Parts: sequence; structure tokens; C-alpha cells
Amino acid sequence: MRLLQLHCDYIAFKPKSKALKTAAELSPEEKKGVRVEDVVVLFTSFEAGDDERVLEEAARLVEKDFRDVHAATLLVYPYAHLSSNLAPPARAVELLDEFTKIVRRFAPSAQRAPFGYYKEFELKCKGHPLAELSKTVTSETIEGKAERLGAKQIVVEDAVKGKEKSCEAVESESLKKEAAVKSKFFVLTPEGELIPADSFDFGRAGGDGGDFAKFVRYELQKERVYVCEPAHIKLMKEHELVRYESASDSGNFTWLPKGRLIKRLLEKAISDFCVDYGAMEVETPIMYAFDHPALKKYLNRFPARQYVVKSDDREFFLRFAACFGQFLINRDMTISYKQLPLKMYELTRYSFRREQSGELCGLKRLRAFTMPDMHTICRDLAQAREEFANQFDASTQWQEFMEIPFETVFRSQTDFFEENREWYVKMTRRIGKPVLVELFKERYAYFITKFEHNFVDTANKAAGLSTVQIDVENADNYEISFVDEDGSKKRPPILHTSISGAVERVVFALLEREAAAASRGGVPQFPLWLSPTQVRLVPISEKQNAACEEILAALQKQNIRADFDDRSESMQKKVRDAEREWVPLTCVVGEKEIASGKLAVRVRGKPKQELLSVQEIEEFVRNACEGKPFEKMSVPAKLSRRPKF
RNA sequence: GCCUCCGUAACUCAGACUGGUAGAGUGCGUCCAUGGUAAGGACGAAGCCGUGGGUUCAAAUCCCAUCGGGGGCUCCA
Repeated sequence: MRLLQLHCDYIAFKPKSKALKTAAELSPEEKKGVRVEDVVVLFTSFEAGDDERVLEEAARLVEKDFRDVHAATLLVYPYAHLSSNLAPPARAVELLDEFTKIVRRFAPSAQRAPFGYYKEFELKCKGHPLAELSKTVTSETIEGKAERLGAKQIVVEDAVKGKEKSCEAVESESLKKEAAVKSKFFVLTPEGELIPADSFDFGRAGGDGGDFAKFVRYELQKERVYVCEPAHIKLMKEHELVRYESASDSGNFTWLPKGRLIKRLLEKAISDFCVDYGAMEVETPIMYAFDHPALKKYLNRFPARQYVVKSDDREFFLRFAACFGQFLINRDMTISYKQLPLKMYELTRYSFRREQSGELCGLKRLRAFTMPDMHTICRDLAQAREEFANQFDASTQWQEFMEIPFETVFRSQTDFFEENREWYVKMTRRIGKPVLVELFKERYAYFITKFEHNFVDTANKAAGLSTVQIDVENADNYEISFVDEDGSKKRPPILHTSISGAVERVVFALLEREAAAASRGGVPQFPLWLSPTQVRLVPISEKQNAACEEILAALQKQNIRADFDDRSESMQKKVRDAEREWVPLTCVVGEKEIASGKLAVRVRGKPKQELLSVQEIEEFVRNACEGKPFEKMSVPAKLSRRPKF
């Protein structure tokens, strides 16, 4: 039995003439035709060998979708063209009537269209992911599956129909496959034990297992309770960093000056990190033609949805990573084995993924995001493994540099994991705590293994930051090759790497980390090198304004982001506002301070004021920002000149 | 995409159940005050009550649709 299932705004049909001599005569009412609104239309072919069980199973599958899409009614529409192995017409009518009866159990208003007639019809399909489904149910599939899986679980072909025209977003094969592939979870300890995740004792080191336990629970999807809005959303608005822009598409954000500054600093830090690591920086186009042969295959193997852009008659998709541009460069390069591993880096501002609207969440998941994306061409799997381990280490260093706590997962094909178990254990030892391992029987995407460092937020939900994957498909797709020692051309394995993860996600993690600190009674703050204001000058009265201007100029000359609260407000209020803005160093300037040359400095997080000279303040900032990038502040240094956003 | 909650001044929110001239705090403006480490005082301006329909003599309020945001599901290289 074959079904083409369409969730439609409406379908209207009208019988025209008999297609089968044996077709039953129609009543005048039936001849007029029918129009049905908000309906799941089941174009149905009954095949030789279909029986009651097939009908029941098909109905069960349809019932689930029918309930999921909340359609008003159902229409069974006999449609012979779905199969080349049709049941005899008389039998088909029996099956049709029986099937209609069965579906009426959950859709009492279900109708059936006449059998054996040519019918004209017009319909409008809704076009959401569940709106277009095809199903094949046969007695063999039922028996076959029942045998393999035991019990009642029956799997049938149930594929989301790809859109027909290339201009429509491609529903990736990988997306479908990923849904179908079953995986198993384990915990790998630094000692090398591999324990099924559900029997691992998270409290063995005492306590509740902390973030790792939360992370594993999150991954295994056992514990998903109601949680409130993630803390970073409120913070990003309060601090005038980032905001929603309803004039754009969901998941495309506006970065205000202070947020832009933080983001720019992070972008510089991670780009420098990658260049220091040995990657060549490039910049590539953000859109690519759908019909390009190398891209077509890759699109299908990449689990993401795309934005589509039209230009004249051509259709382009917006990139969801830097792979496209970099691989197309690699294809045209002449590469010797002597140059491997060869690294290329791009800060993608932006990468685009048309995530489902319900998946978007503040800075954690966006449709347009900035990803530092690095690719490494390796000589062979051995070199890929070595480089993977190096990049695992580099990613870990980066997270340590950012002081962002993380939990790690390795995802791998089962056989690859078993062959390389010691290699995984060694990396686990590097981070010195248990990691999660997810094993797949078959590969659903282009990589054989990957790791992620995940951040666990205040709502106990995980978000991937660093990740490295070993890609064994795309050298072929893109025809990337290098010349080996013996002069032959070879296809390299390629590493896909994001050392930091999306920059927006780094901001998310920083804000969440501080929100968590605050909820534990700590003082939330930005690292000094990321603070929009590093030093704030607060005069006691207008009499100290001139002195403050001088100090301000001196600090700015030393590449310190200083500002000056020259508003006509009380000193107490200025101190309060500085605290609310998380200003790291707030310097009160009065007559005493001018006379002594030592400012009364509130150091954020410290209970007592300190008396520091301007030079000492400069040193303090310089020391704390050692090895970190610097960028200028783009809002006016005088607070009276600074607008509210 | 589905389910659900929410959308009122620049911001944070009350008002809605029970329809009848739009409320507070913050911010902003003017004036007074010139201060010693988390909010000095007075006055003032500021609203297509997300958008579009409907019901009603009358809609921020009730109904429908739609857009945007949060959460749940699905999803997350």
C-alpha cells in the first residue's frame, strides 16, 4: 500500500468520467464534487498482497501525523499512479472501504473520493515539514521489521518529501537520516573505562555530578522539564549589548555599540588564535548556486536548512559555514604532501541556518551567526587523528583562556571508536574528567568522528562551543587532492573546526556564566579585557570636572577604555549606575584625591575601596589585559553625551 | 513547523476575568540642589494598548486571523 499524504488548506475535486467500466454509479450529489477545508489528503494506491494488517498499520501511521498537524478532517483519495503493482480493482474497492472505516475511528468526518473515475482536483498544500509525506506499507515490511526489532515497533519508509524545484530549500538527506539513525551513549573516564551512560554513577566523586550529569541528562533527553527564559536574554538587553529586530527575520540580531565592542574583541581574539595556530585567513562569498555540482551533494549531507536568495534567474543559498568557499579554493590549489596539514580559516560574518522558529533562543541559537571556521587538509587518517588531537588541545586551551566551563562529548561511528579507543582515552585524560561518548552504527553525515565542548546553561541545557570533525567525503565531492610523495594525486581527509564555536554563543556562555555566579551570591562581571568601560571617573562635584578630563585623556592614551560620568547627578547615583553597569574600576575624584594624586577606586567584586594613582590604575589594567586584544570604545566617553538605547 | 504563554510610554510592568476619557516606577526635558561611595527634590513632555478583521451604542479589554518574543515538542554539523 502506498500513501502520499498532504496537509492542505483545501482540496476540491469533481468526478469527470469513468476510468473503469466496473466503477460504481455515482449519485447526483457525488457528481457535483466536493470541497474540503483544512484536510489531510491521502492519495492512496492499494497493491497486490495488501491485507487488514497493512491497513491497520498504515492507519496507525496516518493517525499520528493527523493528530500532530491538527487538521480538521481526512480525505482518502484513491490514486492508482503511486504503484506499478496494483491490487485488482474489486479488491482495491474493498480495501478502500475498509481503510476509510478504520481512519474514521480517529477522524470521524473522514471522506473518500469515488473509485474508478477520472477526477479533476485542485488543492493547496500547506508546505510545513509534516505537510508532505509518503508512506509505503506492505506485509513484508511489517514482518521484516517485527522480526528485527521484536515487539510491536514497526518502521516503514516514511520520508519527508523533498521539494521538487531546486529553488526550494533542500531538505537534506542527512536531516532525514539523522532522525532515523539510532545511537548509544556511554561515559568514558580518564582511566579508560567505558560505561553505559544510564548506569554511570555521576555522584561517584561526591555531589550530584554537576554540569556533566546535567549535560548527559540533556543529551539523553530524559529530563526536559519546564524552564524559564535563559538568563542571558535579560542581561543582553539590560547592558545594551544585543537586541531583537522584528523588522528582520527571526534570529537576526542587532548589536548595539557595547555589544559590538565585546563581539569585535572576541572576533579578534579567536581570529588571532587561529592564525597563531597556523591557519591562513581568507574571506569567501556568503551565497552559492544551488546547481553547482560539488555543492549539491554536500548540501544533501549537511544537516541544516538554508536561506534562499534570487538573482535574475539563478537561485543561491546562503552559506551555513565556510566550507563551501574554502573547499572551492582548495580544489584549485596545488598542494604537496610536504605542506600538510594545511589549515585555512575564516571568520564567517555571517553564517546562516534557517533553524525552525521554535528552536531559536536568544544568543544561543540564531539564524545568522558569526562562526570562526577552520579547515585542515590532512595527508591520511593517521595525520587527521594527530591533528584532531592537537585541535582538541587547542580548543581546550581556548576554553581555559575564556574561563568558560565545558562538558565534552565524542560522537563516533562504532567501529572507528573501537579501533581508536586509546586515542580517545588520551584526549579524555587531557581534560581530566569523564566525557560522554555517542556511538553510531552507521554514518549519517560526512564525518566519522567529532567532539564538542558543550556549555551547560542556567536552565541545564547544553550548547556546543568548540567542535572538530573528521570529514571523509568532501575531498571527493569537491575534487580536492594533494600530490603525495610518490607523485600520485590523493584525496585528503579534512578536519572541520571551530575552536571557539559561534561568537554569539561565546557571549551567551559568558553572560550565562555570570548569571549563574550572581545567583550563587557572587558579583557578576565581564572580564576586564571585554568590559566596554574599564575605568569610570566619578567627580564628587562639577569642581573636579577639569581634573577628570585630564585623567581621562591620560588613561585613553594608554589604550584603556575610560569614561567620565559628567552628568548632573549625585555622586551616590553615579556610583550606583557604575555598579549596575558592571564597571570594573570606578574612581571617585574629589578634592582630597586631586591633592594626594591617589584616586578612591572601587574594584568590582572587592569589598573595600583602594587608593591608587593613575599610573597604578594603568598598570592594573595592563596586567589584567596582558595577551588580550584591545579595541576602542565607540560611545562618547562623557556620559552626559551618551544616549540610551 | 506544532503546542503553549506573552505583546500597553524609550525601558520594566499594572489595567483585561466583569467593555465606558490610559496607569506606575525608571529613563528623558526644565528648574532647584553641588554632594564623600548603590537612587537629592519639584514640575513637565511622552501611548495607532503589536497589526488586520469581527461583535457592540461603545473594544487595550470579548472573538477570529496575523506578526514578533519566551517556554515545551521536534531539532541542534
